[in-house]
Amino acid sequence: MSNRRDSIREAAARLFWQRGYEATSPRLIQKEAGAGQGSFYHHFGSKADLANDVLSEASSAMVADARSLLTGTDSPLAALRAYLDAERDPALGCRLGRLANETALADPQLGEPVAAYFAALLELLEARLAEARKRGEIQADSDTAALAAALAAAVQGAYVLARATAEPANLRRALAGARHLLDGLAQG
Amino acid sequence: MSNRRDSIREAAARLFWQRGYEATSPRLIQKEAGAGQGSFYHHFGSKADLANDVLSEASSAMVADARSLLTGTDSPLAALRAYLDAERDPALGCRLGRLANETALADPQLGEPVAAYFAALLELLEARLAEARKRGEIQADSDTAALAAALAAAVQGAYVLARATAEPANLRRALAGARHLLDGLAQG
DNA sequence: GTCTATAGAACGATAGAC
DNA sequence: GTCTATCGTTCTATAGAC
Repeated sequence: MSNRRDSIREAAARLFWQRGYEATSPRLIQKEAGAGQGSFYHHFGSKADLANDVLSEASSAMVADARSLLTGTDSPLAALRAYLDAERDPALGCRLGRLANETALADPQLGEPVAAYFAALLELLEARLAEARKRGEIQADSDTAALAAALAAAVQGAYVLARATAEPANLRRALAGARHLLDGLAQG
Repeated sequence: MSNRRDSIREAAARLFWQRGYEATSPRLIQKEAGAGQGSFYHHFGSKADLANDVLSEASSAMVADARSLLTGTDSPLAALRAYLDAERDPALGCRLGRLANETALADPQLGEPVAAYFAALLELLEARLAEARKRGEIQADSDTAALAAALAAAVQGAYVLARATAEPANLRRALAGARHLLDGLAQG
């Protein structure tokens, strides 16, 4: 990394992902970045300012990743399967979804980039589901908004289950189940 | 409530549910319970001890609730639908699942009751799914362990989605989608 | 059993030298 | 821009009177 500002951003991104927002102190970020208090507060007005910066970037990057996965295939159903099958690390969880239960999410500096990611994700999922319905790949009476929410929830819930059971394999197990359910929709 | 011990337990249960474990200080619990520092540490050795007490009770109660919902109907598939359709408050989230991303979950005093609930829930779900498969209510090639994980994840993910989007209606939307997916399995 | 007072460390943020 | 020192607050927990 080129300068202190970037090293602070990168340390913060890593720590917020590993430990969450509230459990990560400015001092820890400084230590990991090899920077002093002065650099931290010179470049960022507050911990929440830094989080807004880091989470906004994560939000954009994750929307781009999802778009790439979900528009990479001609068949909408194949794209949705690919989304469920994408590689995910149960030890880390979702960079944004893991913040869902933090009190600080009420602060728009954190809440806005998180909400923006999920809004964009739901839109992408629903667009592909609507296309699948139009092509007859899934049942004609499918509620695409509800199904999009269910697929997004499947991923987030899989992370929760893996952590809550202390059993990383439950991430893939839950997503395999979701994949199986999606396949059922195609046959109906 | 009859005594200080119970009032502390009840205040802690409510606050851990609303705010999580790490965001809830002993002082706040004491204030809400109308008790002093002395009472708190007389009855409970530490915050983690109190949490173990409260979470163990929540874990047992939630397993009992799930068992009641999932064994209340003769048809296994109807019971699984009833489980997805059960009333849930998006503002509060799951008493145990909301702790999934807290650092303190690594402490067995917190982790054990949480893991015990999800293990029991998965077992209950899988038993009903296996029964449904045997009766021919769902496809014969269904992976019941994966489907059980997917259903548990659907509920947890629905809570996450509702909070992350700041849109309570997404809880029901995601669960309606899950219900729709389950119905697809029955027709396949 | 219950209270108030306080310890000792960590929190987020600011001051001011260089 | 970067540093060290420190502020005022809050954290979990302990001490000791009643």
